[in-house]
Amino acid sequence: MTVTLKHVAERAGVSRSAVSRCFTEGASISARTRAKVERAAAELGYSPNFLARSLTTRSTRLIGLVSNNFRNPVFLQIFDLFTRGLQDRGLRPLLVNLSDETDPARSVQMLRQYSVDGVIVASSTLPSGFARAFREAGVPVVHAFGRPDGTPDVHVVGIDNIACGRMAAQTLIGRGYARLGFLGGPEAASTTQDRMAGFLAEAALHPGTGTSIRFADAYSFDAGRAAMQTELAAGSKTEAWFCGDDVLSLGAISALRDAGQSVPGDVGVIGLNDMEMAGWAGVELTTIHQPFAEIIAASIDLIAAMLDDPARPPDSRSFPCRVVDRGTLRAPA
Amino acid sequence: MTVTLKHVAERAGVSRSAVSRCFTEGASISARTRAKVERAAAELGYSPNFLARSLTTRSTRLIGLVSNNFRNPVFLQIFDLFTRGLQDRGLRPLLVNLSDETDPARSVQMLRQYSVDGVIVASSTLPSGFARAFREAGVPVVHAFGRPDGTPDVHVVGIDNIACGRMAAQTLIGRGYARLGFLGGPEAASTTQDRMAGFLAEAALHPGTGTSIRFADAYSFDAGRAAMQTELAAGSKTEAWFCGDDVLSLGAISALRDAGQSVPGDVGVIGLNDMEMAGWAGVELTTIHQPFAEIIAASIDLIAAMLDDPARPPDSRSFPCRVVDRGTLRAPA
DNA sequence: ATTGCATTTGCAACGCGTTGCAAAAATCTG
DNA sequence: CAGATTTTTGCAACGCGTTGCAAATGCAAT
Repeated sequence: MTVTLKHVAERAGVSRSAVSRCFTEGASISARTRAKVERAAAELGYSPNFLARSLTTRSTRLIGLVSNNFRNPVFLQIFDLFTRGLQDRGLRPLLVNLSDETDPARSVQMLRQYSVDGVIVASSTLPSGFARAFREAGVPVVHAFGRPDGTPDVHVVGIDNIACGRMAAQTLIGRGYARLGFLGGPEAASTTQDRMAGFLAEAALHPGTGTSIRFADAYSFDAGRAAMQTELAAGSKTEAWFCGDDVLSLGAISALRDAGQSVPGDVGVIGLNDMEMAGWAGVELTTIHQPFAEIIAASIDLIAAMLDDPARPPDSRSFPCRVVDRGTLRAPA
Repeated sequence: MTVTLKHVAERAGVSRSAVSRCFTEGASISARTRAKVERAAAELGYSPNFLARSLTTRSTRLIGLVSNNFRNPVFLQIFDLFTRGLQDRGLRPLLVNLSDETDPARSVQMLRQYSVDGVIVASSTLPSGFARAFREAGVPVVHAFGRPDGTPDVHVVGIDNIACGRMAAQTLIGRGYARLGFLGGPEAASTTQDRMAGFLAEAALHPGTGTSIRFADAYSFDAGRAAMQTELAAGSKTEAWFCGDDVLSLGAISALRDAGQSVPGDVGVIGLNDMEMAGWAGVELTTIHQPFAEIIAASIDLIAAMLDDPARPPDSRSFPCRVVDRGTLRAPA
């Protein structure tokens, strides 16, 4: 049997309100009744029902954590950071796997039924319509790993993908590579487009630099490998690749090495993300570090701020990235 | 403003009960009022509040998904399968990260406050006291990746770790290795103990077979690498290792190769789990496949069954594993 | 029409807490 | 000690749905 307020009240010989007030921050209650109540509650093993409470307080402290990326190992780090960060603030993540969902309305409905206080969309590949749909439904939302923008219609936290593209191109050119390639993730994703745009724009500033483009159809090892294999079959002349994700880089490198090319001897590769594995001995991938911890902390800060002020105008935060030099590009000239 | 039952009732010109019945499976309602209600609900964008409903139905369809393993990439696959499987049954995972929690009572309290209908503990390293604590609190629980047992006190789904240990030893001996090693995960975990016990028992049946033991302090690449490095520094003579987890295998292999040993030329390695990465080109780890999909499907089946019959006596299910031969053991003689 | 039965409907109470308000108790003034 | 304040308390209503029950309705058969 579940033990309720009423039971505690009876046992402590006080009213239900007294018990309630004992468990709500900053309510007016005398030390004596508090003691009586706490004693009775302890004896009965009572703890308040958050869901019943939420009916009147209109706050569940439930946060929808929505993602469609359950294949890329970085997302395990991401979930780790999100769950810890939310828990530290007394928030609870309700995890939603949108891997094969295409209709924003359904996820909105689903999360509204559970009265989540807010939603964090954690994905760089979900169309921005998902985050917008939550906002339109009046649910506070922040899009983590989205596309920062001067006039966002939802809170966005992420990186400047155009700048990353430029940074990658600069790095490769700085190492003396002339024929550059971009191996992007799914072509439709805005992040892919931005990275490519920055990459190409920077390359265009340097005369004598050639570029080629490939897209992988997912952020996965196999997709990266397959894309590089078709590139090689087409007689690639590219000297160094910027891959839109570390896991694509690893797939690409495996294809290159299988084809007898040495990395970085014959072909250079720079990734993006700096997933844990990129630093593993034997992997040692040169990559652009995406500051996950900061992005996630900022996302949680924002969602927490919106709990207090749901009308807060949408904000866009962008964190700087940096190159982490390991072993997949040749040394600077 | 949230739109409630009452608003729909007024708009449709019926009682609140009628609206309620319209949204509850199998309630008695005429086609005409149903139409009226559905129309009004659609116009107002109403959807029932699950949490309010749960007060009387005593069912939230919320399932606590509890784990302490957010470093090992297999767990991303595991979360993917769990979230999909639960969603397919209309259940919602409330994710709890127990990485630095040592007190079962706190997680029980936490999940009871949210009135979860059940809890899935997904971990091979959490002490069994966690799962038991839920059961004692009257919360249906299944321990996935736990230690199957003839007389379990909670539902357990997993593999026969002793049999896996034997299988590993048999495989190594079958390949002609004589000096075997076991590189386990955290020593205190029951899974580590069982794998070791099976491994040693099988080895003991084969005269002329020597064994040595090492433990890594976590299921991580670095821990596996570090353990192998100390082993090598101590002048290892072991010809083939059974590692208690693929990610340990990868760490161990990197240490071996750094030390100038070839795998499988000089030293053989067999892992356990068959994580996605084990099959990546260039990784090609020989390993014992743990049937994740089946284990997770069974765990979800069990938790779903307990929703209907919370008193269901604890059951223990064990799934068979098999060796997946890739490139880290020498060919059979 | 009347009777008899099966459906459908609304009322009212309930699930578990919270909270505005007024009464009661405790504390402070002079 | 009376009177004025402040603090604490309980009552009752509320949040959003559900459900047992009795009244109302629909329908078929007489």
